[in-house]
Amino acid sequence: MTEPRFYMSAQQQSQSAKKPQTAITPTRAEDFPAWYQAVIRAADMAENSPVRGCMIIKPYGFAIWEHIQDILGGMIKDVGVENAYFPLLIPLSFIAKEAEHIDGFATECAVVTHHRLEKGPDGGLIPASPLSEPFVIRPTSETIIGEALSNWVRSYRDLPMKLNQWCNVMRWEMRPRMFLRTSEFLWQEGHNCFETAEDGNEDARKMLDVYATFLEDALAIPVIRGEKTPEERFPGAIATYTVEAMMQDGKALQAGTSHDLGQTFSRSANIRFQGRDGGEHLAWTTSWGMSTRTIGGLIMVHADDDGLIMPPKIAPYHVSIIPVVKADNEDRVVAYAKALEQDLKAAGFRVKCDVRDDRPSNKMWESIKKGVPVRVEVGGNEVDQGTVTAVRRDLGRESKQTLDKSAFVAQLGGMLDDMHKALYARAKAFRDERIFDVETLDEMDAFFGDESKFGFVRMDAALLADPKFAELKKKYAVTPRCLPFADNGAKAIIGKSY
RNA sequence: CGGGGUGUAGCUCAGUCUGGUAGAGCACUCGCUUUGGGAGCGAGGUGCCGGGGGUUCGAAUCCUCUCACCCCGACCA
Repeated sequence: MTEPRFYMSAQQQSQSAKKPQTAITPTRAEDFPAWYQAVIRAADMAENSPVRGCMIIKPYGFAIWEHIQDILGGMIKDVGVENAYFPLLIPLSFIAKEAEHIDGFATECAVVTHHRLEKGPDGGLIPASPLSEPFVIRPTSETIIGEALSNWVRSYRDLPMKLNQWCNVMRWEMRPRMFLRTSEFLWQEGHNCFETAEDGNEDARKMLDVYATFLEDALAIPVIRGEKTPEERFPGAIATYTVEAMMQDGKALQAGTSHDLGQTFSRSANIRFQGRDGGEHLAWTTSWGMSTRTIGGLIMVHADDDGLIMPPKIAPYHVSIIPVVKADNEDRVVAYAKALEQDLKAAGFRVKCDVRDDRPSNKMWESIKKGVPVRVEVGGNEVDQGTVTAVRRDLGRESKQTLDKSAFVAQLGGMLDDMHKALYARAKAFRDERIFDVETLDEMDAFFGDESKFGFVRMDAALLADPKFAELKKKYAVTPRCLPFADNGAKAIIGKSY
C-alpha cells in the first residue's frame, strides 16, 4: 500500500505535512481495521464486554442510535406502520417450521435449554431443569410474528397490517467486529402483511426506499439501491432488496434490507384470510430491517485520521462550546459561554458547553475526535466584541471564522445543512470514482488483481452465470453486492464486503 | 470453524530468544508557571505481566491447557 488510498483534500494534505501527528493512529492508509477500532475508542462510543461478540454501547454511541431511532422511527410511522413488541425467546418448533429459513439460521442460533440454576458439586452453579422445548434467542422474528399475524388476520379488511419492533437480536457470529457484526445487536424489524402479491412486492420496495432516503438525508451516506442475487437472498424470501454503501477502504456495506417474502411465511405460520371473493387465501408478507451496523458504516464513510465526523442530523451534539479562560476573566467567559448555550438550545440545537476544569486544547481535541459538527471557541476577545469563533469539523481549522453572536445563532442551521451536503457530496464523489465498468471477466480479474485499485466493479449481470465468475469470486473474496435498480437488473455490482 | 498474530499500568508499547526484585512515553494526582489546535518544570501513585496447571531454588520469560482480541478465509437477513 504505497499510494494514499483515501480521500484527502489538498488542504488536508498540506495540513498533514505541517502536522504529521494525527489524533488517530494508525491512519486509514496505514491500517484501516485498526484505525476503525481506534476511532470508536477515541470517540468513547463503545467498548468490548466480558461476553464474546457482545459490545457495550457507551452514552455517546447510544445517543447516535437514539437519533437514528427518532428519525427512522418517524419515517416508518409516516408510512402507516405501528410499533409493537414480541418475545426474545422463540420456540424451537416455530423456527423449524420453515425449512429454508432454518437452513439459513441454524448455525448461528443461541439456544436456551434450561431454566434453573443449582449449586454443583464444586460449589459452582449448574443449569438444573431442562426445558421441555428449547427456545431460540431470536435471530429475527418472522416466525413468532407470523404466529401472531395468523391470529390477527381474519379478513381482507384486516389488511394491510404493518408492524415494527425495535429490539435486540442474537446471531452467534464467528468473527465479530464492533458495530459491523456483533453477536447481539440492536435493530428495528418491520413485518408487513398484504392481500396481494403486488401489494407485498410494492411494499418491500417502498420500505427499501425509506432506508435509502434515511441513509442519504439523515446520515449523508450515498447508497446503491438494488436487488440481491438469489444466492444472497434472505432465507425464505422470494426477493431481497438492499441498499449498499461504499466504505473508505472500498468495501461494501449492506446498510439496510427489505424482503418480499411472498407466501413463504404465511404458509408455514398459516396466515389466512377470507378474501373479497369469499374464498380463503394466504397472505403476502414482507420484512425489513436496519441495525446498529449502520453506525459502523457511518464511521467508515465519514471519519478521518482525526476521528469521527458526525452528520449533523444524528450528531449527539451539533455544537461544542469551549471557553478559553484566563485567570482574570474566567467568570465573564464562562457566563458568556453559558448564555450562548442557552441561546442555541432555545433555537433548537443540541449543545455541549464544556466547562470542565481542563485545558482548552484538550477539549478541542475531544470535540474533534467525537466529530462534533461545529466547535465554538469563546474567550476574552469574543466576550468583548459580542462574537463567537466557530470551526466546522469536516473542514478543519482553515474554516475558523469569527461571527457576531446573534448572526452565528441565526446562521448555524445553514452551516449544519451545508456540512451535511458537503459530507454527502464527498462520500458520493469518493464512491463514484471507485466504481469501474468492465466488459469481461478478464477485466474484472485485472481490476481486483491490481493492488493500486479498489472499489466496485460494474458489469453485465449475465456474466454472473459464467463458471469463471465463481473462480474469481473465490480468488478475490468478492461477491455480487446487488443488481442496481438504476440498470433495471441488467448490471451487477461486485465488491468485497463487510 | 480452519490458518496466522497479539495479550505487560487507563492508552501505545519495550522487556520474553538467553529464567534472577516490573519498565518507557502519554494519561492520572499535587504544586507553581501557563492557556486561541494535544503546555513547561518539580514531586507522586499506578500492575494477579489475560487465566489455570506444570518445570525450577527462582517464571512476564520455558512447557501445557484455556480465554479474549486482531487479521486472512469459511460462514453470514
